[in-house]
Amino acid sequence: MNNSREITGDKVERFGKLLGYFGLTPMQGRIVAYMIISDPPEKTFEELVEFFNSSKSSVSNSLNYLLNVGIIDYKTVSEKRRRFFYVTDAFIRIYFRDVLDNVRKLREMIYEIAAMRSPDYPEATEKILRWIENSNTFEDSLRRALDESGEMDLIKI
Amino acid sequence: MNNSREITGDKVERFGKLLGYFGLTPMQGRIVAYMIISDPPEKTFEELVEFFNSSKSSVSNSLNYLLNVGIIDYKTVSEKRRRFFYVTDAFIRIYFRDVLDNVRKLREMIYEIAAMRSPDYPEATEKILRWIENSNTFEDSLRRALDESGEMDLIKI
DNA sequence: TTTTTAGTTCTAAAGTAAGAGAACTATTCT
DNA sequence: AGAATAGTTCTCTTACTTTAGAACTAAAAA
Repeated sequence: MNNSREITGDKVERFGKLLGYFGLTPMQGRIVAYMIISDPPEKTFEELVEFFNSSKSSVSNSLNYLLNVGIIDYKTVSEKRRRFFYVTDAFIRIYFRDVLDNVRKLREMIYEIAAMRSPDYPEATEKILRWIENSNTFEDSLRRALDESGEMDLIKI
Repeated sequence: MNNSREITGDKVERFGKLLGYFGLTPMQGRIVAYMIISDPPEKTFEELVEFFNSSKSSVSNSLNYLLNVGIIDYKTVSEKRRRFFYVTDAFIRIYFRDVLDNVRKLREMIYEIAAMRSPDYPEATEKILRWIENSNTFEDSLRRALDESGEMDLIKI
C-alpha cells in the first residue's frame, strides 16, 4: 500500500492518455481516469488540484468542459460548500453520439456532392453512392446501439 | 461556368473542414474533398499543388499519409511518369475501424480497472461494469456494420 | 464586517502541429 | 552527358493548444 499512489498515478496516466483518443485533453483525461480508478469515486476540486499538483485554472477549465458535455456531474453535501464531482453513466454514449453526428453530416455532404456531379464520370458517382450506403449502414447500427444502451440518460443532459 | 472554380473551392473547403472531424488535417481534408468533388476524380501531385496554391512539401506529406492509411491510392498511365491519385472505396470504413479499435482498447482498460477495484464502493464498480456492457454493444454493432459493408477491400490494404 | 472557502477569469508561457520554402534526389528524356 | 520531371526531405515560421500563475469574485463562516 506504500507505493499504491505511484501505481495509481501510472494507471491514471495510461488511462488518461487513452481517453485522449476520445477527444479529451491530457488533463481532462487524467481527471476522468482518476475518478474511475480511485476510491471514493467522488472528487473535489481541491483534491484534484492536489493529486495532480496542477494549476487551479487547468482543473477549473477541465471540469467545466466535462460538465458541459455531460461526461461528469456533481453532487453536493449539505453543510458543505464544495462540490463532489463524479463520472456519469452517459460517458461512452456521448462519444458515440458525436461519432453518429459526424457520420450524419458526412452522409449529407456526400449526398449533396453526388447530386451535383456531372454525368461524365459515372464510375466516380457510383463510388460516392456506395459511400452513402456505407454511411447509412454505420448510422443505423450506431443509432440502434445508442437506443439499446438507453438513450434516456442522454436526453436529460 | 466562369465562377465555378470559386464555387468548387468553397465546397472543397467546407467538405475538407468536415473531414477534419474524422481526424484529417486541413490539407489532407482539402485533397480528399477535391478528389471527390471535381472531375476527373484522379489528380496528380502538380495539379493539387497548383489548385491549392500550396507548397509541394505539404502536398507530398499529405498524400503519403493518405496513402499509408489507405484513404487514397494511385494509378499509373504507361508512358507517363506521374501518379494519378484517387480516393479509395475503403475511406469511411477506415474511420470506423479506428473507432472500433479505440473502443476495444477502452473496454479492455475499463475491464482491467474493474477487476482491481476494492469492494468498498460496489456502486462505482457496478457503473463500470455497465460501461463494459455498453462498450460491447457498440463494438458488436460496429463490427457487424464493418462486416456488412465488406471488410475485404480493407484487408488487401 | 472581516475572513475564509471554493472556485473563476485573465494573461502569459510552453509545447505541438501544420504548412512554407528551399535544397536535394532519383528517374527519364533529349 | 545534361536537362527536365516528379517528387522527397530538411529546417524554419506561424498558429494553435494546453497549462501555469496570479489576480479576482461570490457566497458562507467567524
